[in-house]
Amino acid sequence: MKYWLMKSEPEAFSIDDLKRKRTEAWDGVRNYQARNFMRDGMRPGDKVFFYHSNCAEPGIVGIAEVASEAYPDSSQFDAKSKYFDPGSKREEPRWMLVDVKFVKKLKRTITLDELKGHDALDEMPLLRKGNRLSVMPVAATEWRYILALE
DNA sequence: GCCAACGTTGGC
DNA sequence: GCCAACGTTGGC
Repeated sequence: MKYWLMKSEPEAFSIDDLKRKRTEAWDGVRNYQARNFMRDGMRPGDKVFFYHSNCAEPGIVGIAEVASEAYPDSSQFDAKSKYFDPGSKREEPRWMLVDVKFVKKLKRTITLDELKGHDALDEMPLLRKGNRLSVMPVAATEWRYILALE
């Protein structure tokens, strides 16, 4: 089993939204590296840190689980969607997604600020300067380390 | 194939 | 709202 971190702006889709909906198709990823992680790396049952970005208190707020294999993101074909990609063809979809299932909320937010203070987490892409990946792998050691902070 | 312009992300 | 970082686009 692998571990991941996925970012979401809580104003757009928060951990509480996921809790309410149970499962969500993770649409709108339009970055090739992030897509490749979903398409090639993720398997059902993998665990995911749910991260709130671009908000008052950025940080890890909960745990989710990959709930499907990757499949085409239908929003890329929807001309009315903000995720519409006129360059993508149905017979050769450019953007893929996975379903993500709610597991639990953390008792507290493990903030970005707090994570930055741990040398053991230096290698996380999340903490690397200038990195804006919205889907990234988390090492098993990092996963356990962060869980122990809760 | 280079690279300037532009758009987006996301912390602050 | 600002702006640094960085990916993408498009003219040449």
